[in-house]
Amino acid sequence: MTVFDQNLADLNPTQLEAVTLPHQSALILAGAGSGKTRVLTTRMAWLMQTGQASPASILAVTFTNKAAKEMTTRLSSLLPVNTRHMWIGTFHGLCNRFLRAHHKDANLPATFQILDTQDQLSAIKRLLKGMNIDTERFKPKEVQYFINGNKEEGLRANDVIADDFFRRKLVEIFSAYEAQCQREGVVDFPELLLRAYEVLKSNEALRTHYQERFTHILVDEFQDTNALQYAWLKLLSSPRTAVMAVGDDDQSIYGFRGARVENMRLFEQEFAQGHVVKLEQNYRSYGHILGAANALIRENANRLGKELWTDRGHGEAVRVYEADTDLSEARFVVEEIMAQIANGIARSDIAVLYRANAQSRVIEHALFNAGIPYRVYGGLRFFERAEIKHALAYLRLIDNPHDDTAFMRVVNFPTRGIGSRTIELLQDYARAHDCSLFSAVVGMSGTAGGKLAHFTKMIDGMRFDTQHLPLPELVDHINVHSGLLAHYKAEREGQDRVDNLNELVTAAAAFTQIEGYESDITASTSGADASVLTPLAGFLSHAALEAGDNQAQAGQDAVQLMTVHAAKGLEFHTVFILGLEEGLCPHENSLSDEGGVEEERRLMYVAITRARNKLYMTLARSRMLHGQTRYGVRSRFLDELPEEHLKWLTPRLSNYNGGSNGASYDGGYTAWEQTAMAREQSAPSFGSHKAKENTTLGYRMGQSVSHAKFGTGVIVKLEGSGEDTRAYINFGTKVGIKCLALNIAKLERL
DNA sequence: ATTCGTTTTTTTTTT
DNA sequence: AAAAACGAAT
Repeated sequence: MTVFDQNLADLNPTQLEAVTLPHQSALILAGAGSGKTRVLTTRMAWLMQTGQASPASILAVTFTNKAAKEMTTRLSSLLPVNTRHMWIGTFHGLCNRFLRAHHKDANLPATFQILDTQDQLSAIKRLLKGMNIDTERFKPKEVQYFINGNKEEGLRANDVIADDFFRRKLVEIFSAYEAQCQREGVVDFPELLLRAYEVLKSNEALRTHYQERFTHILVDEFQDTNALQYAWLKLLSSPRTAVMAVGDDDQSIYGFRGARVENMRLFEQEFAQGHVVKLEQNYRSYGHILGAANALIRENANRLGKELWTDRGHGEAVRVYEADTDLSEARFVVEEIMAQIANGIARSDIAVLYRANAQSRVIEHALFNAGIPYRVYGGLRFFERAEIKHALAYLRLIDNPHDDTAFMRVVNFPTRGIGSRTIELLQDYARAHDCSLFSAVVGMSGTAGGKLAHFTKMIDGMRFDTQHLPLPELVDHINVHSGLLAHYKAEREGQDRVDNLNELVTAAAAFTQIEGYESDITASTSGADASVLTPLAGFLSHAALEAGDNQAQAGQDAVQLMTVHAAKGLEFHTVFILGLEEGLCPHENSLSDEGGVEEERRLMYVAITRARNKLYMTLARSRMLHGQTRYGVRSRFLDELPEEHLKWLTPRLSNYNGGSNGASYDGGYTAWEQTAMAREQSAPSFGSHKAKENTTLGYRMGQSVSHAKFGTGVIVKLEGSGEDTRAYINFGTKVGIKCLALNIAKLERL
């Protein structure tokens, strides 16, 4: 019996049904932990094993590089197939591949560069300056949001309806931005998809070629697709294509970047036509964990309907811990982690999850002091570091001198006497002649012109000197000859940056090893203009699209720290979810979005369902946030979890809605838990204080106040006394009730 | 032109 | 708290 046969035999009946569906489109509603990836990979293996499909006729698309890698690995473990020639990747990665192969049809230079979010923002800032636009009225971030939002709906500037002055101006900026990108030969993230979509739409020969080639399309995490991705899939499939979409509406957490859960219903009608398979058996979590997750997600309206079950037994109740401060929250987590490690749980099987990247600092500090190895995902990633972006900018200029974003980044870094006035003149000349900054240099005179010419000569010289060098040596050459290495070596705190620059050479070498799809582009697209992608161009798009897992030492057994978003698709023996406070979870910025709270609830659902055996949820009554102490109220999501699944390690204090305050002690605490509880209880807990009259800094119940950010509200409850007085203030339906420290919060009495 | 010090703003999540 | 933007001095 082969590995594949064994795998097939181990599937449950519903999974088997999904894997062996006949040649038709279908929607697989796959709950958390129901074996979604397994179904997907086994389906691909099954198609090939039974001769229904060849590796080249399968297109498998995911959202994250991690998921794509996972799929590839698992597929190769099932079947001896060369996955390098298969189209498995992210939407962005595959579109990049497509555009590289058909850059002429897409009206792009062979060496087009990809702008990441940062690059795009600086390109927009530059554009707004050039157009003399008031960046107070048109904030670069908002312009970026506008442009990307429209592109994700498949709209170009002239497709957008503008009925007032403000929107007309935005459209005008959008249009100028498109022209700028085109002139510079750069594309942003949504552009990759939109451009690929447009090429397929307008070029019938190409469309037919791919429609006939891909007889099977498989889409992972379908609930995260946006309108453009949906349209792209529709274009790529003919009536004879079998499209299998796997998704879970309850795990849709990317609404902020245009994801549309409705696509699932739409897909069911337009593609699947009723062929729906529901995977509802959860193989991951114990009953209490799953029970909590199910109860929470039931609070959401508008679900496709699905209830997970497990036969793994109840397991342990979810532990809830309310700490005094974020520091004591971190201390508790670290102590429990130490206990878990002592119990023989692998460090890499323990995860600490939080809502925002900024929350990682405190916990990192505590882990570091305890000497526990950890690994942080997200945050500032390798390819996003300033020194790396500088080096990449030089590389980009070598590949494409007309990339103005790259030009601006390094024309005066390290400093070479080219200041803002010189740049301004250069930009004026470039605009007047409708050319790139690089080309505009010839039009500059005087000393400034000489300095600029020196810079462009240096770039040209580097290109000439490196034309026959292998990629890693090329990178090293640039590090040296750009002056970057020397610059950082001279800096007192520059050693880390020097190390990173050298690390970039290593990354280039590693990339050279794994890279190897160019040959496939050439082979797969007969008739099309198959250009040879240079290793450098390949490396640069790799840098933009993958941004690199920020820490290289992946091999070490370390505790995993990440945001809930980053944790999707992963599972761990033990999971800690931090910061269960209103304002953080749900995040205060989400409250004003339509459906924002429901998305936050799904986020919490994703977090809970990451845990296999043990789950902790913690909150801190006070927390350093944005440089000041903020007092939080227990998250509504905690109150939505049934008591039967929870075990409170600290007394459950009453909250503003007067919810149940009965602490549930069911005995059987571990020694760790007992010391932790004793510590929390010995600390003065403000819930036990009685507010004394006249010592509340002059505030009283029912008083109306105004806050710079939250607007006007009314005090509904006062706690503590003197300098420590805190007030619960109702700021209305949009903001809700906030707990603020009266000596810190800048309130105005009304 | 560059550097240094001060002020202001910003902080959700990601390809 | 940290980064970015701004402004004054060199």
